[in-house]
Amino acid sequence: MSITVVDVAREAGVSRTTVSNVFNGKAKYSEETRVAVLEAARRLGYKPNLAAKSLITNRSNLIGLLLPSYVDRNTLTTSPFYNIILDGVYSALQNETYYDLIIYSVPTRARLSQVGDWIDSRSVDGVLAVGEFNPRFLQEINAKEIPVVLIDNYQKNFANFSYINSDDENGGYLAARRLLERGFRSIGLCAVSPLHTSPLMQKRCEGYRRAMREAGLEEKVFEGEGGPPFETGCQMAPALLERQVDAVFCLEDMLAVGLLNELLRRGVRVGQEFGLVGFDNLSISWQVYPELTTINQNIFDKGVIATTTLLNILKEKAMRNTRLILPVELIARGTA
Amino acid sequence: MSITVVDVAREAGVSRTTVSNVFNGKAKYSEETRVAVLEAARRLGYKPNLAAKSLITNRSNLIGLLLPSYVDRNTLTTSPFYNIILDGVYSALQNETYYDLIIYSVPTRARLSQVGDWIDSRSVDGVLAVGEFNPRFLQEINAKEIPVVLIDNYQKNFANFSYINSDDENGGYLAARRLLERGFRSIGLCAVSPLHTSPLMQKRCEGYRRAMREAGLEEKVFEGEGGPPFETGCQMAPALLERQVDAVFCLEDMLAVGLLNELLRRGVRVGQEFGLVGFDNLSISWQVYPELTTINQNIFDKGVIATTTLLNILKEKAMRNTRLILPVELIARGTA
DNA sequence: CTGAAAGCGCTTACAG
DNA sequence: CTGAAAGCGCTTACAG
Repeated sequence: MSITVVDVAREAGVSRTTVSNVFNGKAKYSEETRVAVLEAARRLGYKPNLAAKSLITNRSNLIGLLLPSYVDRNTLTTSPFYNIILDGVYSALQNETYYDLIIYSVPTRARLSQVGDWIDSRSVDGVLAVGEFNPRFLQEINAKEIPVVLIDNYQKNFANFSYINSDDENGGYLAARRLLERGFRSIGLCAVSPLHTSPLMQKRCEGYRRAMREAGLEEKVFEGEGGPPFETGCQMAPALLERQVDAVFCLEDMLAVGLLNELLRRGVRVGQEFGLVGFDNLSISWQVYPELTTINQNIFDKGVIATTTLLNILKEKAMRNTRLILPVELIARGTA
Repeated sequence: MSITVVDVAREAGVSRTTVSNVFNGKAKYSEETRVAVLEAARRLGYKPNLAAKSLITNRSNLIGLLLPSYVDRNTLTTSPFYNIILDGVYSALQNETYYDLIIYSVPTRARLSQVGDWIDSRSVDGVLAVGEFNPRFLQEINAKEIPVVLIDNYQKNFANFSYINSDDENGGYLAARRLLERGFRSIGLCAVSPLHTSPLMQKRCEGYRRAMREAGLEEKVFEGEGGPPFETGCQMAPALLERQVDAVFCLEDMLAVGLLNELLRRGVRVGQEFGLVGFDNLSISWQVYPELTTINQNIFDKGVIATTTLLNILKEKAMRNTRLILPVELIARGTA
């Protein structure tokens, strides 16, 4: 029914081996052979069957993307972060031949145990993962011997993993410095609880602490009820005002936007009498008014770099187990 | 090297046919056979090779997702809309066995011509697509004879396609009605140019027109420079104020948020002296302050419904070529 | 540079 | 309910 390598071989007057070689750029063949094969393939409308190819090569040209296991649903809706990563991933993939595609799975806790089987069943060539995961799970994935690139993961080192992070500590430092330079002295830090389970958030927190220590000022860490960051930010406003805090570094933009919303509602002149700095430079940070001062990390680039790193490892043009830390910068806007 | 159906058959003391039957719930076999096979498979750590299965069945258990061709990059970053759809798609897919996965491709104009080959090469079982596409392209996809579910597409009918839309016309009507009820009389409509190429935006526009006609008021349609909707919204503010418009229905939330930002910057008291209604009920619509009155469409549900529709067609539990129109509703908040 | 042969891991009639 | 056989479309040594 469908056109196979045999049909193309017959049409081009060569063997199927030659057709295969031409399509895979293997071995050597004359230029005329190459043209004849490609022409025959075009005439017949031949499209290589990737399942057959995969069966024999044991490679799928499929990259798996894993989003964090602590999110049970609506991963993409909750925060724009993952979407930007995803855009970066696709952007990098566009440069590849159309053979290279991505499979992407949102492993809820329940599905996490199936990821290993999924990798095996689909012969996934490599994995991209964002965030923190259960160490036992990572151990299991590492044992598959396929390359893995982890974004924003601060956990223990695994031989088959490569790591890409932002300079979160420095980001926290820059945020606090900005508030200090603007003359604020009672500077709080806002985080979504629990802070201690997120190494990434702790890094940002450490940067804040370093700046406060240098300035000889008291650290004031506020953890809001775990939940969607926007809502948490809204809820934290009263406690901050009560405690006479006059500036806040929020560990993520959505938290800052929630806080901003509630402060405005209460008539606080944010930017003048109250300083606010976020983290991430999400588009919402410059779409609200007043616009949010924040720490920029290039999320899109993170997705691009993670993907090209993985692709290069798969092509054996790069080593596994590297670590890359991307710079961050302060974006000064209206709120501080 | 890897564990195959033969190994399981040997371990369980049955034929490979039986193993295959058990794994696919085919034919009949005794309960003890079933248990023996499953036990043997578990002991050996057997995982079916999907490529081999695909080769013989000519099905991949892969669903393709197509995002609109008019976006050349950053599809997901530009608007949260697609992310929410994606979340809905995954949510629906979670209920399936782990065999069912999704491949998803962002076809830029250049890559659009390769989608057909991609479907063939990967033996994609069915396709989900969002938005408008080139008719020739749709014709080509329709010819593949695989089921396709289209979200937000108002084009010509194809036999293998099913359609899911929101009641956009009614949404436009409800938006304009709200502004009329709030006492506004000089009510404009804001769209990103070009409006005439988007049947969906035209529907929303028609609803607005109907309401204005009923009220005996003049229609004022403003098309802002094509570009990111937020920026377009910002740019449109001066022209609106100059033309004495005192209320606006924006065809999409991001456009309304941009306009809101610029109006606040200019000191306009939005919600009192100026009415504003958006469309989509994106999360940003309630995260800005004042919060945006808007038309809710259940984007998440759209993704869920599209996916279950496709899955049901694939399982032959539903017909192709149906049309579903989902209701919309007004969400009254601070801006109107 | 080319061709004949084997085999990847699975499912599907078919005969028992 | 079970087993032996054929075959899906491809790649990979191997011999020429």
